[in-house]
Amino acid sequence: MSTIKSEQTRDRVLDAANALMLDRGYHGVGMAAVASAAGVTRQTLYDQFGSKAGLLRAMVTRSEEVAGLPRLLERARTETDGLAMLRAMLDAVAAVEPQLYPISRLVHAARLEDPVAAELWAWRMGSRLAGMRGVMARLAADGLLAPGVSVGEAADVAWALTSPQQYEFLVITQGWDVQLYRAHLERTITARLLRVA
Amino acid sequence: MSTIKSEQTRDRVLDAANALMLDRGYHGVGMAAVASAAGVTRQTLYDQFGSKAGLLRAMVTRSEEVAGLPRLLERARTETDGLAMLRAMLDAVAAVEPQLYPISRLVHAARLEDPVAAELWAWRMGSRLAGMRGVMARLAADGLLAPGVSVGEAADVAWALTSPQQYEFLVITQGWDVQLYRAHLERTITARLLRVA
DNA sequence: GAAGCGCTTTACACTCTGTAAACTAAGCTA
DNA sequence: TAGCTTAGTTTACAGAGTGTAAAGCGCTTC
Repeated sequence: MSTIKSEQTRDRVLDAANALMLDRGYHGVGMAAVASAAGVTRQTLYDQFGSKAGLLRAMVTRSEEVAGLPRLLERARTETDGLAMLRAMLDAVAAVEPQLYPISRLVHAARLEDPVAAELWAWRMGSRLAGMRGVMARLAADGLLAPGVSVGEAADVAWALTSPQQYEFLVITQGWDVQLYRAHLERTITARLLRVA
Repeated sequence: MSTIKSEQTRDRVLDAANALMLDRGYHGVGMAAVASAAGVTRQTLYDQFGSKAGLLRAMVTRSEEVAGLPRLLERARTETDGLAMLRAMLDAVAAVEPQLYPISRLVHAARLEDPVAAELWAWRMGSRLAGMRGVMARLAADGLLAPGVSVGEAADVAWALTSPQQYEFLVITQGWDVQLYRAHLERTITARLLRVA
């Protein structure tokens, strides 16, 4: 039962942490810096989040809610056609990645040191893989997978292709437009995994 | 002019740091832990490497020497045929990635906090991109690029596909065999970027 | 034998995470 | 109105980590 005031504080802290860690990374920002940027004491952070890892966990869950990822994935799952499912999945990735990528990159980097980050990463990527597997199974049922390509292989390939890192390489580092990135995903998956009509 | 003894110490330190950071990541291992694992004092590390980032830089350069990456890339560059160049490049990636990946992942993670790591990462990935661009330019000259695919786009795509992260996703996380990974790279690049014969 | 080198010992300054205890101010409830 | 709970503050402490400094010790080399 959190009051209105505590939720405001929570949001201010999460915003401050997001802004600071965007520039300097997870280990590059101390709890004191976050606290002072949020206009709050360091102890308040420990009272609210328990630890720095707890703060990271709160950042992740909030960013996923804001991006609306569950809703978009649900929409993809309810498509009837395999191809439509794939396209809805790629639309979801392209729509959500710009918002999710900054924190996704934090978690990926911190996962080597922090068990909480490792767990967050494994969970997020695992559910993505499961979603992609569902799409590929449907495509296989529709007879659209290229000969010699199993559902498992197709899921692995498409999952790796739609990872935040590919987004980083093409959109962030190389400056691709998100629409071009979206088209590239469909083109690559089609050419590599699907039966040409 | 370093003596035999100092080089032995250097190697012992680098081995110890590699082993420890493989498990616990860059920020998860202190200089004291590295020193004691190498049977050496913490001060020796600062005398030899200047800082923790200096130690990381030494780890990177040694691992590249050991893997023989420059030699393999040179071999790829001296191929006459565009397709042979591409295959040599992919051979090099598949041969070298298993050794290079552990430290590559350290650098990638630490790059957000540490400017030295950021510089190492930018340099390594930049030279890979340049190499890939050379291959794609040759393929374009041979008339082998698919219609509508520019050299720049092809280089970006192939570069992102051959990144350490794709290796991590498929070989480390999903347990693919390296040979399968190698074949997947060629198949994907062929299907996505090359003109079908 | 003197100089230089590799390394050790000890010590210090600073930063960061995490814990603890006591206090204040506000709101809710009996 | 009195009392309890909640959010947040202040201050303090323990432990670990990075980086710097200075003095000393043993071995090789000229």
